[in-house]
Amino acid sequence: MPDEDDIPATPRISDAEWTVMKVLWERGTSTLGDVVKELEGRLAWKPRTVQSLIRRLTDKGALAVEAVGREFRYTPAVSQDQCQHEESVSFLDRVFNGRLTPFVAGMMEREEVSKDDLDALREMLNQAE
Amino acid sequence: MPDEDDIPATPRISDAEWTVMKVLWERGTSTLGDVVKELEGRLAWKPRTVQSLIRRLTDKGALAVEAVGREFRYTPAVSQDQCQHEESVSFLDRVFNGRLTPFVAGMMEREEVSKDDLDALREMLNQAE
DNA sequence: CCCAATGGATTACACTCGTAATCCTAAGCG
DNA sequence: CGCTTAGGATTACGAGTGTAATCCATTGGG
Repeated sequence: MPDEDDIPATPRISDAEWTVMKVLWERGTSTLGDVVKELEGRLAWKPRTVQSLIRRLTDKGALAVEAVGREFRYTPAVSQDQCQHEESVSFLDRVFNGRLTPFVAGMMEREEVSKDDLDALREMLNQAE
Repeated sequence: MPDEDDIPATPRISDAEWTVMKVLWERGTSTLGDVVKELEGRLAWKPRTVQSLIRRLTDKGALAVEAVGREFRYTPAVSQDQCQHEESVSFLDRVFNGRLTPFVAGMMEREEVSKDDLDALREMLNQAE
C-alpha cells in the first residue's frame, strides 16, 4: 500500500491551530459550524478564519476529513497526547535545555502552582516508586 | 524621564534567538565574535546569521548595546528567569490550558524524567511545606 | 419558489523567522 | 603600505502565521 510520505508523523501545530485542535479533541468529529459555535464568545474570530485554520490543519494531516452531504466532518488524525508531548519536549529543549526541574522550580517560586497541583505532583512521585 | 514605550516589558524571543540569548546569559557581555566562536561547532550558522539574530534582539530590546572602539558589546537587557517564566506560562496555556500537572504526568509516563529530577522534585515539594 | 445563510475554494496581505549575501570600512598583519 | 578579515548596515527571500475577504454553489426557511 502507498503511504502518505510527505506528511510528517505528527505535524507542527501553530498557536492559533492549537486552539482549533483543542476543540476537535474535546468534541470529536465536528463540522465547521460546530467549531465556530464552540469558539464564538471566547474569541473574536470570523468563521472564515476558523475555516482557514481547519484547512491548514487538514493540509498538514492533523485533521481527517469525511464528506457528509455537502459538508465535511473533521476528525483529529493525531493524538492530543502525542502532540502535547512533542510540544513539551521542544519547549523544554528550547527554554530550559531540556531540564524539567528548573521549569517546575520557576513555576513554584512564583506561587503559580495550586494546592491541587501540589497534591497531584506528590501523588505522581509516590507512584513513581 | 521618557520611557521606551513601544518595546514590551519582555519581548517575544524566537527559537533561534533563544539560542543566542542563552549564550549571552551564560557569558555575560560579549561581542559578535565571542558569540560566533561559542556557537561554531555546535551549529552550522554563518557569522552573518548570528549578527542578524543579535540585531533583531537589540531591536526588540532583549540586548543592550555599548560601543567599544569600533565594535559593540552586547549585554542581556532582560532576565533569563523572567523570559523563561513567560515562555512557560504561554506554553502551558497553549498546550495544557494552563495546567501543570498533566504536563508533568506526560513526561513521567514516558520515562523522560531522570532519577535526579525525581529527587529534585520531591525536595521542592517538601520545601513547599 | 426565492433569498439569506452556510460552507467550500481561492486569494490576500502584512509580519515574523530562519538563514543568509552584499557592501563597506577600519584595523591588524606581514 | 597593501591585503585579508571582522564586523556593522542594508537587503534578500521563501516559508509559516494570524486574520481574514471574495466568489460561488447549495440548501433550508418563509
